[in-house]
Amino acid sequence: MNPQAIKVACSNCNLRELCMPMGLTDQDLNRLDDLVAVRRKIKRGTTLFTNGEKFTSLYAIRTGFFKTCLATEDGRDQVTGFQMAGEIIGLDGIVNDQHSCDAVALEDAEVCVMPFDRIEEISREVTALQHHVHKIMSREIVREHGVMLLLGSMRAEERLAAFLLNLVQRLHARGFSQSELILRMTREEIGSYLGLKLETVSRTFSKFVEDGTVEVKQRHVRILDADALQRLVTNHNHCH
Amino acid sequence: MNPQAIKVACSNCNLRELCMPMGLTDQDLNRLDDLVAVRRKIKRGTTLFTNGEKFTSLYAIRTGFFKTCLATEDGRDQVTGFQMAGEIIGLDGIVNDQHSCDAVALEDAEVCVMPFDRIEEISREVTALQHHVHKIMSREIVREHGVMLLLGSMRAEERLAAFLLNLVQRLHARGFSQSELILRMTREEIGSYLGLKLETVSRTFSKFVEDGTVEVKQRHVRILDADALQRLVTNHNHCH
DNA sequence: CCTGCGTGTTGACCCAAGTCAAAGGGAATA
DNA sequence: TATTCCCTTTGACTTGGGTCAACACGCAGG
Repeated sequence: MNPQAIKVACSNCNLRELCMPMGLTDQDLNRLDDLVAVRRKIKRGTTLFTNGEKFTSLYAIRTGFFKTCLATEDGRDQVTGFQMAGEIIGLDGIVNDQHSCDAVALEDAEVCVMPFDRIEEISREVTALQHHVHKIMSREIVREHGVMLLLGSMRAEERLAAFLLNLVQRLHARGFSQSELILRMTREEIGSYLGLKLETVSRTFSKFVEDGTVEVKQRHVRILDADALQRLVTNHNHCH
Repeated sequence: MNPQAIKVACSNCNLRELCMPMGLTDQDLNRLDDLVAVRRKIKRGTTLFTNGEKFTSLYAIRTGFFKTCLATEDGRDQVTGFQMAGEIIGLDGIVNDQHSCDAVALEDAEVCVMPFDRIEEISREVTALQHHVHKIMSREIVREHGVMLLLGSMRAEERLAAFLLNLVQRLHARGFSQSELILRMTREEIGSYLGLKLETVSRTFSKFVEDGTVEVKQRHVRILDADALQRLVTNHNHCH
């Protein structure tokens, strides 16, 4: 829509260690700077790409927060993931040369546009990039395995606990607090991701507050007892 | 465990169009024959690889049927997929250099072992293979999106209908019947994949039989009204 | 300042699927 | 042929989360 012609090098990007391979020679780093064609700003509530749109590029998130979601004609709707700075989105588009889900910015965002043919081209020359791309895709597959486990076998409390721990862990890796976070998504979006209705998400938050496990004020969440959440996820204390 | 030293060429494998890129030059085809190191036979009930095992290779299924599943110490267990001839397994291992799930043969099987470093090496030279690998990984990501939709938003009947249609469609692509199939997995394994208990799977089968939608005798299933199943999946007839 | 709307919370009720239990059926083994 | 072990089916009962409805909160716009 509105690609900004800001050409900036990956080689001195502060997110490099999150979205680029490590331990490269200077020469390889220069090659990698050709990866990002442009940057693009995405306003909150608008889409980076939508289901059916032609696939051309992967996107590295520089700032902001996205959800990806699958919406079918018959009204089903599933949030398949939430993505934050340093993460790569668009992998779903490779197989059929068109995107199969929507990527919606949940806050104003900026992404690095990496044309996929250029990724493939440079991958052939820079082994580290080739392997990195494979790892990123494999990581996404493994992440989704985890979501399947969550959706297939966890109860509401366990799901929300796993969700909060995952979010806070990723935020912490980006230098934010281990215990405080601001949710960028609504209860309904959380519910869609976790296979729950928004009322259940709300009730479960309230239950955590009662138990003294978390503090919740609006979208601001403070985790008081991370161990308790972890126990919910792992202990599988199925009452018997 | 028991790698058989049978060296056979992909170039004249009858599954080539299922697991290899198409439209290659003869020269490229010869390169591809170096991909498969050996074949390996897997007895029913045994594993091709297990969680935690070092990752070395991807596997192309020549014959047989697999499930992949995630088992956590605390007793959770999730079947993440069922794989048949021509499909590739092992992608989960790339990211951390070790497998993160178990692959179990549900019937005697044979796989082509493709060392991943060799895949990466040849990918650098054969563009078609490079792109093919990317597509396979992307396809797996998209498939898992579909499973998330299923687990997150469908009711039991809808899940089982989607499952049966998916299975029969894949079998049909391999030259089998559009309407008849033999389930290689137990009701419990189906349930684990679909996020249901085995009793619910059984009851739902019985309901389909009552409705005249399918015939079920043991693990032999005949689909009498594929449209009815399709309607269940797409219509989302949420009673209101 | 009020108003309206999107978002979030809470309560009451209901139902789809889980749980527990018992019995039936096939296939492999002795 | 009998025995055993799974796997599967079915019934009776329970329950976690969905549904529907009312209300509260906070922010944006008039």
